[in-house]
Amino acid sequence: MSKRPLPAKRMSYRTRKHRSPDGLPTDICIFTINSQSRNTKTKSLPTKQLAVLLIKRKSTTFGEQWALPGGFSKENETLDEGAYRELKEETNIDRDVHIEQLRTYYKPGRDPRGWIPSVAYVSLVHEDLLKHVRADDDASEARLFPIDEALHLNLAFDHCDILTDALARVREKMLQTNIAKAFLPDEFTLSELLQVIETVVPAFKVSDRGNFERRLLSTTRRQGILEPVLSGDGQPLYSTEYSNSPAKLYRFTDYTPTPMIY
Amino acid sequence: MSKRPLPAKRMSYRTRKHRSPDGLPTDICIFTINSQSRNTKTKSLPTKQLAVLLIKRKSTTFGEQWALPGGFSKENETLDEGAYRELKEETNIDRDVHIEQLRTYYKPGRDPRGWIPSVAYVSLVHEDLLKHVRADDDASEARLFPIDEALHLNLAFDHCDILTDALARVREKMLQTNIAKAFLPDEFTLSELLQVIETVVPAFKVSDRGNFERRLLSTTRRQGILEPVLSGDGQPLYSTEYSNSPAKLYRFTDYTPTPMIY
DNA sequence: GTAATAGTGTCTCTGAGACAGTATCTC
DNA sequence: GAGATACTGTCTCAGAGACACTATTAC
Repeated sequence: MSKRPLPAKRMSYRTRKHRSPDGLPTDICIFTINSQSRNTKTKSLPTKQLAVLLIKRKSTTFGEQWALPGGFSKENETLDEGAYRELKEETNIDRDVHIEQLRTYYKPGRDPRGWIPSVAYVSLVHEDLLKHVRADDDASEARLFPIDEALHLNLAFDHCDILTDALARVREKMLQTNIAKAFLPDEFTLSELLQVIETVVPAFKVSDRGNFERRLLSTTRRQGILEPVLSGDGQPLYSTEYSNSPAKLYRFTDYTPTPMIY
Repeated sequence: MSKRPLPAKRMSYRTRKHRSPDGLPTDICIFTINSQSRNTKTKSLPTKQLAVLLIKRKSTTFGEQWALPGGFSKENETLDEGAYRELKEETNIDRDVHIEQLRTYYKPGRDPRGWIPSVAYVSLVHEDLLKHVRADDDASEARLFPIDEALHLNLAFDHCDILTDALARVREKMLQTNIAKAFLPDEFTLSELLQVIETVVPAFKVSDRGNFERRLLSTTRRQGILEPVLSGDGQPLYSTEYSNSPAKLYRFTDYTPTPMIY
């Protein structure tokens, strides 16, 4: 502990002669799932890939390196509003998407321009809303990278750390909450759901699709996470989008159990 | 979206004429568990209470109101270091305790002194390390409040929101991770563990103590969360601190399963 | 014996997972 | 019939929870 008494931490702001941060940007990890339809003889599920949106920096600092999208927050907006504004500016999305604060990053020197912490956000966006961002356009400003590729890029600032943490957060919440809905249409089949989970969390392996189904639907503990989509006369609705055999459609309810270790 | 082109968000810091934050304090929700031994005829478990440390502000802003401890972070330290420094200054604790970032709060006007976001932290501290903070000393600067009482105080700033979020975080992690260890000695009995969980999460109710025990020890899914404490010759150690009937001592291992809803 | 905690025994019903089988529909 | 997905049947063993019971030890 310091020898001299510290400048009292409850001293009024106006009398402080402290230096204060040079800005408080929000940086956003925008995740999406990229579907690629396979060329099969009959209808089939597309292959999916978890991807993240990066932009190419054009400034002198970290010029030409890829970085997370983001920008400085403003005094007259909340941090969430700032992040959402940046998300919109970067993607042109103009409706509600999943966005949550991850945490704030600062260590001395993380930004060569000065004392600039970063409030990191995580956003999950359905691929339909990012159609205009081409995954393979190398000349563009913004691009979707498969997550493994992104992690091996030499990202600007400490964005590699942020991305790593963000991915861990998404994987955790994918198994513990119903955020899978961010990557799914309102109504989906169990195979689609399973595929999304497996795409985001490769470690999640289900040996038997049928058992997954039973577990989700016939376990009292999980009762009510999903509900079948019914037509007007109470009959379940089916989809034949990805298979010739009609598959029941489900949707998420508002109910999410809290899973626990004890 | 604004009509005029925004000042390019990747414009170099030195050329920006933006206003920047007036400081970036860390505020810490320091939780502990307060034990009070009951006056019973034989040895018994103490009653426990979840409590949070608050300090009485003495500045002009929010003078005399209770608030979360905290203080301005500095340019040459990480946010975690700043929070830990404040924790130490406030409590005189000088060893590792559980501390984690919650999230950062800002909305216009949250601090009358200016543009001052707050990086909130959550810390869990064993009561033995807070012995010098008396829970019932009304004249003191710092005081422990039972959590329900604290939530009904008119706290300074948006500290009530922060505390609410912090409590939710602690409750969630209490069930999903082994943070209970922060409130327990290294070696503890199953009754102590159960009591800590029930104290932090009142909704967690176990009808039958014996079933709790079996679940924790004889379920393959939970195998390895706890391990019995063994003496030199491989015999389990027992405690008679809270009961005449010796109770087996356990400790947490490093293993924590990821609970999931699917 | 009493008080307070620590545990065991046993029973029932749910459920997880393995494996095999059938169904649907298009080409 | 091939191909891809969508289920259903059945068996086994683990496990959650209810309830009742015994054990330990200081007083």
